[in-house]
Amino acid sequence: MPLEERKLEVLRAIIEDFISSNEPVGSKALAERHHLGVSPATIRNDMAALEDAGYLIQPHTSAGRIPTTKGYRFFVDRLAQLRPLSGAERRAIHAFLEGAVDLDDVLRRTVRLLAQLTHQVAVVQYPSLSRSTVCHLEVVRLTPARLMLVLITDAGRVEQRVVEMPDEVSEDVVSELRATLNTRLRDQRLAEAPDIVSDLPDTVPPRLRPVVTMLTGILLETLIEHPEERVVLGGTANLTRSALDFPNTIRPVLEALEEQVVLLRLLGEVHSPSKVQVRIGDENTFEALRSTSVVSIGYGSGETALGGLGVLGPTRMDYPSTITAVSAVARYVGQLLAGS
Amino acid sequence: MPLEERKLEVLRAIIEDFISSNEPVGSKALAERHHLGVSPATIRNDMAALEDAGYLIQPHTSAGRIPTTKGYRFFVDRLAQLRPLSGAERRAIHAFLEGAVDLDDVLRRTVRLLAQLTHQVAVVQYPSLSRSTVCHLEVVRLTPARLMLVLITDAGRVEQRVVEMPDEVSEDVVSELRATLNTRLRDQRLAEAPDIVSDLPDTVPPRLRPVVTMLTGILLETLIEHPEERVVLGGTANLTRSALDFPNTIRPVLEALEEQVVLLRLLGEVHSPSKVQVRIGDENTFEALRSTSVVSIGYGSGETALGGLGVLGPTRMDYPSTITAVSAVARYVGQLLAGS
DNA sequence: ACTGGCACTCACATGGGACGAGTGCCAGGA
DNA sequence: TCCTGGCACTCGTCCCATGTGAGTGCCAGT
Repeated sequence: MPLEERKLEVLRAIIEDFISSNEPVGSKALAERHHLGVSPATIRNDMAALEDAGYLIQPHTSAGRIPTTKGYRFFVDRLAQLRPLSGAERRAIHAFLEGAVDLDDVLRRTVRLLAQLTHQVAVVQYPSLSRSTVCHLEVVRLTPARLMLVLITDAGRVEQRVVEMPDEVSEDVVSELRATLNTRLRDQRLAEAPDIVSDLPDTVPPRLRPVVTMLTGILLETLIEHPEERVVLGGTANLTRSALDFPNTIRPVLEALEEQVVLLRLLGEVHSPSKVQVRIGDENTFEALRSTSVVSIGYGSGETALGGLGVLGPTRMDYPSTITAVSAVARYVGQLLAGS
Repeated sequence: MPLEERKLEVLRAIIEDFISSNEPVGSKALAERHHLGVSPATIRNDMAALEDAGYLIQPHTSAGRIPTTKGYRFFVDRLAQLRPLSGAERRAIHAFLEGAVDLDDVLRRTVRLLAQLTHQVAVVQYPSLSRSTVCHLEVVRLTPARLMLVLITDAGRVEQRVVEMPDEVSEDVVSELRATLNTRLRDQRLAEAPDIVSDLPDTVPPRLRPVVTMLTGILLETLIEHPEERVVLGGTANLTRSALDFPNTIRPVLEALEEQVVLLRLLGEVHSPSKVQVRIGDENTFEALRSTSVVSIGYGSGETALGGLGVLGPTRMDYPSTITAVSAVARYVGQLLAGS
């Protein structure tokens, strides 16, 4: 049975009220605060219908209603009207990200910004290595038998690996290595590089072969096959703001947030930079996060996302504002990284 | 008036009991759990004396006593006997730090390890730039007019800065730069480098001068005069473990912990790697941390610390174990960084 | 100097009662 | 057919009185 107009209006009103008050909302209060043009009794009937349809529940008999996951989902998908970004917010975004000096700095500022705009916990993933292209590969001779491989990607990410060599390596060899590696790998996407990299030892002069084999081994193993994905977390203090929402649940949430794996999975399924993804309450994969909602999006220029970012908060978060903020920040970060 | 032997014994017993139970301890319970050889009444007299002397307070008339800051201080300074590290802990430290691949990894593991060993919030500072020596300086030509300066320190810290040049720079110039910078700066401590660096432009061939001036400017400004100190934070979930200790106080503590500045100041006063520093309750500088204790120490090889690390927890933490764990981890990290 | 005894204090748990927000249902009216 | 006012009912929450017990301070006695 389709829900007619007014019922939807009632649902929206309930969700909005509940989000701002965090208390079960009753028919009388609803009739007073929103001019729906009908009496509380009528609203009660609608509420009963909405409850039957699974959009609302009553915590206990003599209380008002609160939205269910299904209710929030419907709200987000069909009822919520995106709130445009205020001028102040726009300015805040610019001001915050303006002065960043390097990638680390950009991401640290981003996470802070997100936390501040949304009053939630914020998560930002480093630009994924595998989806980046090689900008430069540097070979540094720390000592005669110890080389450092420095990989710089187009997104500004810098990874280094120390490689202990069995024999000493001369400075000439290092220069040659540097040249060879760069010619072959520059502008290649790392995801497509494994073939090129594993062929490398066979295509270089024999005297370079042992060294190249070592280096490509490290390259393949730690940067291509098992690239280290990283995330930045911030605004955990905001969890306590909603302490009332998950009384004894802060603990597991904080614990989950300390697990890189969890955070990565949270953002890892994000692919398109164009569409915000909202996972509400028990739609989340992780047990500990069943009492929270996650709003995430990819960032990056073009079609494929370099990484994901998002926020996590109580299911009763202000979805319209949050969605607006998250996507605005993602867009801006995308531009920033493309431009630098 | 000096406190005689038994009173001290009573104080120690009270603190130990309170630490493990988090409840005001009374004379009867104390007499039962510790075989002090005297009756509750006697203990009551001692407790009254200890209260007069400022080591204990009564939360309310009909409750037991709890230690004051002064009480904890006395306990830490005079009564606590350091608990030796258990075999399991020793193994845990080794196992945890064994597989680290780079500095980031070492520090991330360290913070996790500390949090796990002590059940507190852990903080680890990156090896201070100014106290490190230069291991290598790399100049990378990202595009003809954009160079990247990569600084590698002996502690394994790698910092990069992108420098936009007004004119194009040839690959030859870059090689020359690299050689010059390394000859002059390798094995110099950054703290002592400002003179060398600022003199550099005058000591190179004129054609290099503009480029060198740009680079040394960046070097001086962002790496020597205002080096970016960094910290890693972990185990914040442990704050909730002691939720009972600071009921409404988690919020400000979490907020304080999100401030890099606060964390740095927390560890910044640490200089010697040999001596653990304990700041109890209101001995802390920061308002928000008045309800917590901080146990910190420097790490690094030799006399001067490369950085600090420590944990933060409720004032009623288990000081002996915590102190042992913190100093053991610091020692091990120091070795690890020196050896690599 | 220590001990047992005793009166006293006071936080906290328990239970009953009043209160009120909110509901479902029903009969009457547009 | 849909909406409305009225009404009885439910049930969580607040408030208060009371009882209980842990803990204390003091004192007289050994």
